[in-house]
Amino acid sequence: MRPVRDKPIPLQLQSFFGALPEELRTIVASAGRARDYSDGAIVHRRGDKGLGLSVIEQGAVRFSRVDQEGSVAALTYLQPGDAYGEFAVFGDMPRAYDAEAVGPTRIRLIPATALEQLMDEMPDLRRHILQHLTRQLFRALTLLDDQRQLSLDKRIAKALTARSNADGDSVAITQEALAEDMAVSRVGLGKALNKLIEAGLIKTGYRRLMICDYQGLEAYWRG
Amino acid sequence: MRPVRDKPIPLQLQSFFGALPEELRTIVASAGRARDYSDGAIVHRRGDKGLGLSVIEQGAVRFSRVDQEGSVAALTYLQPGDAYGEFAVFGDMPRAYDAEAVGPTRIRLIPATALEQLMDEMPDLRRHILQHLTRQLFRALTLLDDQRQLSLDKRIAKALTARSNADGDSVAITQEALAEDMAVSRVGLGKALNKLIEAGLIKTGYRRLMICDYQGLEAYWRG
DNA sequence: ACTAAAATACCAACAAGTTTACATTTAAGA
DNA sequence: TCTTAAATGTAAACTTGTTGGTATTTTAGT
Repeated sequence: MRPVRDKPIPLQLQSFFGALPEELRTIVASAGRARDYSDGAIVHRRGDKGLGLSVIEQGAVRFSRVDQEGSVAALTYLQPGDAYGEFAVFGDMPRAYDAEAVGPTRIRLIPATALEQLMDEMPDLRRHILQHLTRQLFRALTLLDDQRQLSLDKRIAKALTARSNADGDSVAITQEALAEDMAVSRVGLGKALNKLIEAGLIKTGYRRLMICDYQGLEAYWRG
Repeated sequence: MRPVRDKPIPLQLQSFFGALPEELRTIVASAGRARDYSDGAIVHRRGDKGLGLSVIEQGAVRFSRVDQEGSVAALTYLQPGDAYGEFAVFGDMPRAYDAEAVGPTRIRLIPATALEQLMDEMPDLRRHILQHLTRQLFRALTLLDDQRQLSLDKRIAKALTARSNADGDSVAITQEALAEDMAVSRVGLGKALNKLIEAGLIKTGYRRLMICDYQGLEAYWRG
């Protein structure tokens, strides 16, 4: 049941839950209670008060929002292992999207109060969460700044350095997917890639991009 | 000593410290120790390990970064009451900018360990910090998404609704400052403002923008 | 080896913002 | 009231990225 990603939902972030070390994750999960939803059941609606952190154990959850005209504006799917609800739990904010079960779905809900208590008892958990949130914030602010200051070709150079390592010489991704990730058109991406090719920094392949000069790529977007 | 803002530093954020309720702020501050710097003294350098949260009590601190060619790339000033260093403390990240004292300056440093301990003892403090970070993250992600999806005139409409309230009918800001805030050119801002004017939503004045139709403005960027 | 679907390449017309440049308006202060 | 610096308005040329369309390449599956 791989998600048909009609249109990416904004506000993508890596869940702190997934970033927890194994043992902490188990402890946190065991503080919650699982609940089953049948196919198409409403998990929550936009505007609902968030009750806790939700971890998907089986099935999938479809997130969406409806715009003025009544059509679905944005959606994404989350799958087993994914978690959501950090804004609701830590920020005390209402749900930002409608959520609906896709297929028979089991979701474990860790109530905000239970999470609070765990954090009282486990300084390590607190540290992890705080560190993760902070780094996400840093990342988001950096992305925002790049979006404002850097031309597309530089942003792509940066994204490519982030997706590869100094010796790993190729990134396995389609141009289509990369373009969507960076919220630009495929054509625009192509043009930018050409600049990088002309500069001798990369080469394009089928479903992959070869990095010829990692150092050069880094220098390219810094310059 | 009002800052000469040569060029805004990226990564602007509201400090969680300033957002704390008065009594918590006093407690946190008293956990630190003040240190004086003479004019021009180096407070820290980019790459240094962050030691804690810094609160400026007197004077000012100039933040900057040096680019390849050796010229100063970006800078901003922080003043008494401002605090910085949350990324260093919570994210365990190195300093991102060079910092230099401007005039005789007193900075109170709350060590990371002391902050940790306070958070152990005061659930309220923890909650505040967590909530603030989470909301900043939400805000940053929203801004990023807007930057990617919304045209300039819509972003401006949104910014104006954020800067005014439903009845408050005017925003006191120069177009120059607003343009810098939104990282666009003044000309570009002017064009976008004209669209809003033609739509009958706002009017321009000297050093201010008059909101004629708050609801309409909101509908404008949502549509 | 052949075919079809997926992915890539490329072109032209267009839209959105930037830069540079200059004219005009506004308000603060002598 | 007059002067002047700051702020605003606007125009033309340019850059960057988008949209829509078409052609070519690549690979998986028969």
